[in-house]
Amino acid sequence: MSEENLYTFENEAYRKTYWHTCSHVMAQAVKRLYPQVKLAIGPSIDNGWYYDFDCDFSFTQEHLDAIEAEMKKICKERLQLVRSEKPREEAIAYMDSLGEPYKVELINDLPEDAVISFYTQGEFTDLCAGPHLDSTGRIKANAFKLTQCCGAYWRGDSKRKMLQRIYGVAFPKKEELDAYLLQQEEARKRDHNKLGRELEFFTTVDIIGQGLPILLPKGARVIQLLQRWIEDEEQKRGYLLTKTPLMAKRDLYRISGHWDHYRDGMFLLGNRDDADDDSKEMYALRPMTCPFQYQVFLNRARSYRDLPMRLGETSTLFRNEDSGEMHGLIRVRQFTISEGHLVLRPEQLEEEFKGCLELAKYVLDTVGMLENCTFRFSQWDPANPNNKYEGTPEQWELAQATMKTILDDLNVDYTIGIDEAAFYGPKLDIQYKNVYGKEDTIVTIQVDMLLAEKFGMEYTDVDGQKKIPYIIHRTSLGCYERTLAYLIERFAGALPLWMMPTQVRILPITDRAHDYARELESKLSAAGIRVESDLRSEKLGYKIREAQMQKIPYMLVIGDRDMENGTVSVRTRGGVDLGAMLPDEFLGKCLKEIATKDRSF
RNA sequence: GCUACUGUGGCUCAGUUGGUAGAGCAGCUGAUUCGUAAUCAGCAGGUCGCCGGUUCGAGUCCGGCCAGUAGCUCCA
Repeated sequence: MSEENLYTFENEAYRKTYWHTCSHVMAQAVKRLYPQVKLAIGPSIDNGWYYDFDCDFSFTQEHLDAIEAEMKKICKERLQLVRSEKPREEAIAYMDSLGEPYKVELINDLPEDAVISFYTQGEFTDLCAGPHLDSTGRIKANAFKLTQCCGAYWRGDSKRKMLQRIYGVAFPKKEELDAYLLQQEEARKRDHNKLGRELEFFTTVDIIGQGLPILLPKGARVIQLLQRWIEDEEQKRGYLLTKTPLMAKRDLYRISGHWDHYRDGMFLLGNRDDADDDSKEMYALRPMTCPFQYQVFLNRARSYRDLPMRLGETSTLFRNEDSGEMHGLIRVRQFTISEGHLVLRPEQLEEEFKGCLELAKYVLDTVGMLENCTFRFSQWDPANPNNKYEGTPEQWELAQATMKTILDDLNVDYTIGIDEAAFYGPKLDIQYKNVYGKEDTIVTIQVDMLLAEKFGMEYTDVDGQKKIPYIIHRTSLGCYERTLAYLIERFAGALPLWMMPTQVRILPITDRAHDYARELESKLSAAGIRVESDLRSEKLGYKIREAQMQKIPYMLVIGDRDMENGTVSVRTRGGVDLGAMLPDEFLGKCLKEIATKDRSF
């Protein structure tokens, strides 16, 4: 970072400092307007800042407008920010005298040797480690905006009080703020939840229920294409396809641990009150495939010669997510994943893990999503208060150490996620961000040294000894619904040719061209192209516009001229006129593009 | 699950202080036979998310439920 860039937004530290000072200005404005409001915390975040308040009313747009106006005043007052320190007792007494119970709690929770610092600007003082800008005058008064307010739990604990959080964002120049807001607006247009419905990939209806999307013909076709491709690709890589039941008796989940660790997340079939009464039969829809697929391994005695056993399944799962969690196709209650379990000898772990990672990367790269993926090494938290994890600390240390070695050997650039592991083992999660920057897992590869033993899985090794295998749980494309959602956002609905439900639309200009259109349609269709004709008596401009809105990759315009010459006039959804081509020439171009899974659009 | 907001024909929206619904686009039927962003005319389509309450009368007020959106929490 050069000297002249130190105090610009290119410098993350400066940017965060700027936003953090904004949060103090906002808190000051709130206290001026509504003195009874209690302050919680107000950090900078990736794109702006927030501050949490405890108040007996709800913030409305009018409140936000008033707060913004007051903030502008504070900026213009050019108040100096002055740092000070106080001993613990004094600091507590001070915040107590200001009537700030949340600040008192924060101070009490600071480590014994912590320096307790405050920042004062005008009449306003806040507990804060800093750093800050030197003056509120540094904040450009017309280049910030309070973007939204919503509820947020005190200290992120759902058992504690819900406070009100106000989010804001600021830039050094008004033009930059406007550009940012415009960019957010553009992102909203790509939102799969809107675009996916407009383009008729999916819909939802009240009467079916929350988190249970209906895949319309177009969405179902895309998923079918992806699924066939994945199943074929896995077969090439030595996977054995299975098809196991969608439900099982509770006893199965007892062995796997799901009954204890995940019962609230399962749909039980039967009276929930009888869930712990073994004299009553109880089934549950499956929230995962693991124990079902293990039965394939358990079908007969196994030897080291059977390993690695790579089992794959296009598996539909049911998870009873909390009602507030559902989101379009990204968080749903029923979904289908490219599930798989690899049963291994311990010495095969690294090689097979590598194979899983290569497959996942290949698949994500092919659909055009890899460049936006990040990798997370999801580890357990020995201090998790909810007794979430199975197994001993020794087993966890071994699994995580082994996995770390593998990841480092494979040069995976990962972040560490504490308390993100599965209850039976650590994971490598491949994360993807939606248009709003919210992250979800798209692919996961998990190392499991626990469940095989629970299920009595064993193999006879070279030395004749019975041994317990390791298991890798993995997906190759993850959840098909979620992938479809991300593809819609990634390509703004204009999916690559090979996965487009309709690849070509023929647009005859006059009725005289209808026969020619039908002829072309059968020809292309016979070659495997998904083609349709628009035989309505509409103006060409209208038909083209409609096809472009539907993101149809190619439009074949045909009129008298083309019929005479035996050509088609090719247009792309991007508005490019490729001119007249012979039908075979066009077909060849299409087939080539499909074969290479060309995604240069 | 929590907080806030939202819910009128397929879509986007109107609907004054409560008096039993309107438009554009899409759709359908004709006409038009057209070369790149919207040809003309006509028709049809809604028990205003659902249930209950207040009222002589509710899309409009109140309550409950359902669904959606943002964020929080959760995501084996």
